[in-house]
Amino acid sequence: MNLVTIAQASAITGVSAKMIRHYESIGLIKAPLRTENRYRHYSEAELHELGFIRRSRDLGFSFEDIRQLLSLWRDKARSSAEVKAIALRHVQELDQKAAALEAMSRTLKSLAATCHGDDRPDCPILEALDLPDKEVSQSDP
Amino acid sequence: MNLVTIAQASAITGVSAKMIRHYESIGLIKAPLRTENRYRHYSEAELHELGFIRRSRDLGFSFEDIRQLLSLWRDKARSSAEVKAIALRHVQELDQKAAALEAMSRTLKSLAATCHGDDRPDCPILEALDLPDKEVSQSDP
DNA sequence: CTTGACCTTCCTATGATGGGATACCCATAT
DNA sequence: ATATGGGTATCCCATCATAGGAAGGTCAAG
Repeated sequence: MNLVTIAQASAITGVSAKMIRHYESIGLIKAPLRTENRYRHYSEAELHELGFIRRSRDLGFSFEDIRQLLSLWRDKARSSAEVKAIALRHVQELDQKAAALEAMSRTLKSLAATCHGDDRPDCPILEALDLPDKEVSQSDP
Repeated sequence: MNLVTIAQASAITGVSAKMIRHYESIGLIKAPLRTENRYRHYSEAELHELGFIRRSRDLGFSFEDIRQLLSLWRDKARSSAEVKAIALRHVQELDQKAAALEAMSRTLKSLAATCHGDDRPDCPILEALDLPDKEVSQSDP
């Protein structure tokens, strides 16, 4: 049983020590054993769990999602349908957010395209922000 | 000179009263005149400014960006190049964020595609979160 | 005169993360 | 023995944009 300190756990899993303590405080992981100094130390299984969390975060899952994924992960008898449902719902959210950002980007790009970008003051970008009525075209090229 | 209350200003500009007060507190807009009751009241020009801010926020600009845009907007002698630079930097940020979300979405979609999604427990999604080595494919279709 | 609908200020929360202060524990170098 | 330096503990505060609520003042209509 390899026991490691929080700094080592951080280096191994890529989760900052700050965040490891935070996960514990919000009950995402359970409190690890302590040495006599009250220093936290982590077992292989706990490191594995932290890695799972980091990879979930890398995929943009929220803590609430991760809480559910972790419980499904621990449950050997889970149905893959439950996991897939969480993943697909998240995919939908990701796609929506990406689409929203792209719409903003497209609008700004088309405004910037008609802006001289020189010393003269006239600027379609400011005009679009100025005038409510002159609806910003969502440019469908 | 039409003077309106904060609730009317909110209805007209689409900025919540909460946020209007907040913009004032962080110095994004200057403090409006008050009636004898200490009620804020807004002029046409101030409503216009609030509308400008809302449209900027709709395009995803941060308060810091908006602060700069507002000052350029007020400055009749600004160069359009300055405005364009802010807009294009923002476009770059938007595109980066969108790309990151799309990468997550693509990964999850490809994992979900190979997940049965039935009563059986085996699930490639959980396996990918489980295994650090089995690098999650970024699927280049 | 009360009711209800405004307005005011101040405090708190969100979600995920970072930063810092203060104090304790421990090993190594002097 | 002790000073130095580095890891750890807890606690508080900050971010960004927004929302909720409490507690109290103001006003018009019933």
